[in-house]
Amino acid sequence: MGEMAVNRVLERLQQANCKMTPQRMAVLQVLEENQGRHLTAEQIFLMVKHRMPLIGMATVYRTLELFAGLGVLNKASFDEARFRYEFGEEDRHRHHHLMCVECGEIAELEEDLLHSLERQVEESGFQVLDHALVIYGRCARCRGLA
Amino acid sequence: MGEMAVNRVLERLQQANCKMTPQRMAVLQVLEENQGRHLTAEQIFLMVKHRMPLIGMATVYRTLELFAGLGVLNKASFDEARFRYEFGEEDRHRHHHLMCVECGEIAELEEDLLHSLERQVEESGFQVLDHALVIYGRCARCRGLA
DNA sequence: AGAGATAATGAGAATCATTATCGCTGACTG
DNA sequence: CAGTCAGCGATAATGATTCTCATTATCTCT
Ligand SMILES: [Mn+2]
Ligand SMILES: [Mn+2]
Ligand SMILES: [Zn+2]
Ligand SMILES: [Zn+2]
Repeated sequence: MGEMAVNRVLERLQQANCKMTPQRMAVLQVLEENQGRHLTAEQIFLMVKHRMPLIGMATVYRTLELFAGLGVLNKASFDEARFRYEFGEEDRHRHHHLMCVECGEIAELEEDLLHSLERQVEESGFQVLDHALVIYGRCARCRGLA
Repeated sequence: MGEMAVNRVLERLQQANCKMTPQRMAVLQVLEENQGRHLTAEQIFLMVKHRMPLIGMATVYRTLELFAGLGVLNKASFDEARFRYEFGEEDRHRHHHLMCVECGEIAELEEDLLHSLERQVEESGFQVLDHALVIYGRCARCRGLA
């Protein structure tokens, strides 16, 4: 379970001439056990700290930066004053998010529905590399719809 | 020129039981003279400071927060560590942005091409209130295309 | 005009997230 | 067994934003 995720990270670390360390492994495990969530650095730090009490915040930030650079972690902004991180497959940066303005919950929209839009944009001479779409609103639960 | 923008702000200020002050007017003028741009608080502060040297940063932040609350100023995040502000018509929150990762320039996409996407989302029970779409890439100029 | 009530301001401190610095340790190299 | 050096933790520093508080401007009612 999670083998492949860990292996992918190990592979990328080697390619980048970086080592796997106990700290990095602890962060990796937390990320992997929380796939699908969109965590803040602080949330990640607290979870890692739980299993490795001596780890420092700076190491967590460094590791997040490293993993993001390796392309296995997505660092994203949701119009808050801080970043959130989501672990996952390489190509997951092309999905969208629904954020509930009431409870803060972030859900995902699996399909990438922007292909035609991006094609239009490229016709104007702008080379599209990535995109970020967040839809704000109220989730079904907060609306009392079941 | 810019009459209507100023008038709209005056109107909203009254509705909210707030006064127009020289400081707020200075910020407003700077915003209005820079319509179409996506400025940081610091950029705005420097421009305002130029015409009102005694103004403080805190007042600028307070005013930006106030204007955003009045719905005449859009406070947006572009995956940087700070916010940018754009002044404009009330409904301009439904447009999209193209950000060049090389020069940082932000261009706009006038059409809102997300209606069908949002309709789909609403079918899932999520009530859409707003959205933010930023497309990252390289602008024509940075690509050397004329 | 004067007095009091209240809103707004400017300076600077405080806060929050993030990044840089630095001395140390521990794993590999030769 | 040194020697090197990436990675570490503690802590200081930074940058953006917000808060606090004493002072000032504005408004209202005499
Ligand atoms: Mn996601
Ligand atoms: Mn815009
Ligand atoms: Zn909700
Ligand atoms: Zn460019």
